[in-house]
Amino acid sequence: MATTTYMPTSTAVSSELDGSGVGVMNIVNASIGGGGYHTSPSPRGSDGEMKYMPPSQHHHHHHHHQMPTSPSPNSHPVSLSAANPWVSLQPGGGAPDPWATMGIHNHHGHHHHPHQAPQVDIKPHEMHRHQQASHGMASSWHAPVVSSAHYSTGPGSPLPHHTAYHAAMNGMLAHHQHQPPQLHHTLRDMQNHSPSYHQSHPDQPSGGEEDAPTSDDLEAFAKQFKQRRIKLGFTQADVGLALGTLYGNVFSQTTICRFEALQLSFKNMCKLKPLLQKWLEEADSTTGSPTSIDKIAAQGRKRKKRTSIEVSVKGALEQHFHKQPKPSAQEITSLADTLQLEKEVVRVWFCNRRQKEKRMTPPNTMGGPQDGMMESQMGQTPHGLHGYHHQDHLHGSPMAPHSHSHSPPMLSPQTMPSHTSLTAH
DNA sequence: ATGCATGAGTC
DNA sequence: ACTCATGCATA
Repeated sequence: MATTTYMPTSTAVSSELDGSGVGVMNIVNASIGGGGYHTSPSPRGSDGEMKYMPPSQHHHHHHHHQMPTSPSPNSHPVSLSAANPWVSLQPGGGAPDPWATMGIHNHHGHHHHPHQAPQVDIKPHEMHRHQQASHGMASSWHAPVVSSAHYSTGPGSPLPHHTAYHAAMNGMLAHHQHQPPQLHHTLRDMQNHSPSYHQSHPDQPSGGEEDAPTSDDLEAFAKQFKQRRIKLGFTQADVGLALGTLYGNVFSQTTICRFEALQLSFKNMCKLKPLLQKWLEEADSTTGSPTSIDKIAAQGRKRKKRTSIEVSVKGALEQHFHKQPKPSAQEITSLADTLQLEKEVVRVWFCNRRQKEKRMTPPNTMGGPQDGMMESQMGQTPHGLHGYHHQDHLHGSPMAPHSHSHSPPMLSPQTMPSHTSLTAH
């Protein structure tokens, strides 16, 4: 059964800084919150009603010091405490939860603690056009909260001692982050449209290919990165935090993990590579220093709890996916009904499934467990990469531009024009 | 390491 | 409503 619950998470927040020693300025630069990035509040706010009240405010806590100076490999118990305030706030009182009201509920008790990382993100272009389609769907939980959390850089800078300072200073705290040369504004373009981002210059800067890495480059880098990271005694989470201190962009363990495993889109890999590369340089140049970790927790917003879909159901979804990767709203509805899942859950499942197909290391499209469908079409190398390099279609493949060794072209399952289908809206 | 989820930006 | 980047919560 699917289990659904919510959890509040907060977006707004107070990011308390450390102040510990370093007078780190906020890295959160202007591009985001610093300046004034305020997104228009509520898209559909015309109704003029608040969706929910933020229960919690901010507490600040300050923290830490840095860890003792000893590089302890793999030691950062940064874990969090376990208390989950959210789960308990169930409706019943008056909050109509679409989710809670479902017949299915969560069966397990869990306790985690919430802390939500500020999602700060680098935005290359400052276009602020927000036109968010107002889909007044079941989004009661996402309240119209503006997420402009600043996160404070960890005081206990990952780079111990003063290294952090200068690193930060020189690096970029001074102003907001810089982006790698080529991957500027056109990040998106390259993936979706013309692959014209090949390197146009005959001569590449010696040293590092920061412009147009090939999938092979990325693969090699990812591998090397992981190896060195481990040698140095850092965890994926450490790296994510360190990036925040260095560049102002914090990343989660998840992202670092996916980078190493090449489970991101080609474009995304390109974007992250320079950052990780820089961190790597910093890290190993820095003689022995453990990173201290600290996290800032934000609280407040509510987040729907992860719905677990039964394996048999997943199998069914997979089958449908093969038939139709982009089901119409109607199909989603009936499918949801059949599988006894919420429509939203099904919709999201398809979105996520499509994303998977686009990763550098695509999933092995498997047939459903229950159905014996065999598709022996994918001639893909198990390890992923090198499976499909070029596919210069209109949009679509995230894969690498060109790499020396080409492998058999493979067809991407979903190369259909945006929406030719009958999306009944 | 991954599954499900959120949100900004687009179409 | 979709795509993409990203992450909390989990297994």
